[in-house]
Amino acid sequence: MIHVLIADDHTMFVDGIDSILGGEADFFVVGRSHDGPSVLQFLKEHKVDIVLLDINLPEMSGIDVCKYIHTHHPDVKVLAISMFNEESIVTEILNNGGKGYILKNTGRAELLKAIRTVAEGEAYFSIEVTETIMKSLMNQRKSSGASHTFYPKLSRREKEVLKLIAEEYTTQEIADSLYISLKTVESHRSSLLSKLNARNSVGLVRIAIENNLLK
Amino acid sequence: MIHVLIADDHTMFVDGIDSILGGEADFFVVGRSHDGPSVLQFLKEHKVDIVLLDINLPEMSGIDVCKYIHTHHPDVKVLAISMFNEESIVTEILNNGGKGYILKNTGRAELLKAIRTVAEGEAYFSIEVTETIMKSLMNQRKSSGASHTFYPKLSRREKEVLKLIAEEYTTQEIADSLYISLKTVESHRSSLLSKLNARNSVGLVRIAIENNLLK
DNA sequence: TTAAAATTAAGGGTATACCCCAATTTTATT
DNA sequence: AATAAAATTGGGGTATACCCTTAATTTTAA
Repeated sequence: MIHVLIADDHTMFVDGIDSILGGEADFFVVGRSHDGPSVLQFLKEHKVDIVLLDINLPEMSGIDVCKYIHTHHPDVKVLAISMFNEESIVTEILNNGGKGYILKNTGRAELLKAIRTVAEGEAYFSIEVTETIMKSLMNQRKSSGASHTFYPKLSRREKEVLKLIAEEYTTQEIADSLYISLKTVESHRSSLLSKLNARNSVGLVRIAIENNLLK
Repeated sequence: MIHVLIADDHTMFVDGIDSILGGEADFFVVGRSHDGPSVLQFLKEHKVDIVLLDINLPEMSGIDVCKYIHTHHPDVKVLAISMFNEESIVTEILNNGGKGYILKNTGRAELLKAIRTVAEGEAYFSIEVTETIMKSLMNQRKSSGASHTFYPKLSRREKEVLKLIAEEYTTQEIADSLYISLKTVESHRSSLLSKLNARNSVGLVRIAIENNLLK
């Protein structure tokens, strides 16, 4: 028996979900909340397996609610429900412990599947959401990586120096921290500039970040 | 009737898929390829709806095959099959027109579902793959954005200067391109350093990239 | 084992990034 | 309209990043 809490400020929507879940033998809707604080209050007093959380709640953003649940009730799973298929929101939810994300136009069958999947501890994302995420991922790569610009391999020392440059250290500080001469560091930087085809340290770091050369 | 081409150099694996699909009424395995070039050749001569494409093909990488199919046979869907659940590979496939990505340990039921989903024109990613993608997305955000470090707003001029700094221009070049004095540019950089809490231009650009301040 | 690449470091010089300070103009707020 | 705050514009000085050259020693690969 999966204990479900529905959190949404639109009563009609809550009723809809309630009636859908009511027809299923393995679900039990233990409560309904219409704002953030009452969700937190409810969780303190009742056993809940999964929260169907609307992201656009009044009083307190769904993301904050999600964060609170994740830290104070780590066993409670959050399935986020939203009208917006936006990558930034999905990312926020994921960053704050959300286990799934579906849209409000999701049909009965998919809703049930999503809840069951998340209740079992797996992640669930509706097809539209997955596509959005994938697209944003693609664009990120396209704009940055530019489909693999190949750079000569960096040596161990060069990578070390590059990392420290990226962390805003001066040449002297890098020299001190690596126990080598200032001139040696400059020598490494010089070869980095030529290998990565950069004009200055800024370019070095930009290329390093875009091509994941750091770490 | 979905016309399927299986492309994998491991005969046992092809046989396995073949036998799974053979039991389904709506599938018809029209061909089997064991390397990249023969896939391309086959597509020229036969009608194929979906290619089950192993990423680790000999002769020609699965990614190149995928790219070729996408440009020369845009109607043919590619469902990538791989042993590796790696974000970089998934991204490559997506960037080259792949419609889905599943792992080789996928069971019969999921395989069928994946093929049917992709054949209908939708994307399909197995749960493990989806999780990998999401995790990498989360880590990207965590390492960079650090869940919203708030910086004071940058003025129009500051943004312009910041962009040009990030593009590796020298102060003099920036001054020339904005028709202002070198000293003015340095003044803007100085306020950028203080607003973004950076020690030098490298920090400026790192923060700018991580917080999407450019563009 | 021999050549190639990496690491170390020097001298000597130029360009420029960064520092502190200040005037004028624009923008926002009462 | 008045006044404060923020933005834009600069000057002078110092530190440092970057350039070119040379070269010894160590590590790595063929």
